[in-house]
Amino acid sequence: MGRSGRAAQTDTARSAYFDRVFAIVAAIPPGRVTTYGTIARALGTPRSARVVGWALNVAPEGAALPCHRVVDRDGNLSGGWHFGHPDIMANRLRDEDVPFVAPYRVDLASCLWDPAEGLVDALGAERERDEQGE
DNA sequence: AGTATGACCAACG
DNA sequence: CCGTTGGCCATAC
Repeated sequence: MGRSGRAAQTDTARSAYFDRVFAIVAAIPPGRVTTYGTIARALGTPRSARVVGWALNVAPEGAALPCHRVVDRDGNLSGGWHFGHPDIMANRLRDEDVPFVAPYRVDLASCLWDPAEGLVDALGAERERDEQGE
């Protein structure tokens, strides 16, 4: 099979870290947003917020990842230009009824979604049972 | 194997 | 309040 040569390594390997980033982004519910730092924290690497942004940078166009639901710590559409124009990203979020506090800034207080919470729901109450033990 | 980068974050002035 | 600086971590060349 003619793999795409040098692209095969980066396109297929894609370090598990990036893969986990994509998994979390794909799990962001409509109408909600999360931040790069929050995703990084959910992965156990709170200092790797920049790497999370990089993951989206190399995210394949074919992947239906709602990368428009990822904003920076202040709710600003820092990656807006990646969609061609920040307005495109903003329109997508508005289409999901995401509240804005500024033309290119969402209201995190209302729509911030913590991946950890979503994962807790996915993993089941097993973790909750552990916390009850405390 | 080392250097440069980046859709970040926090600290400073 | 706003611009600037540094650190951070994983990837790309």
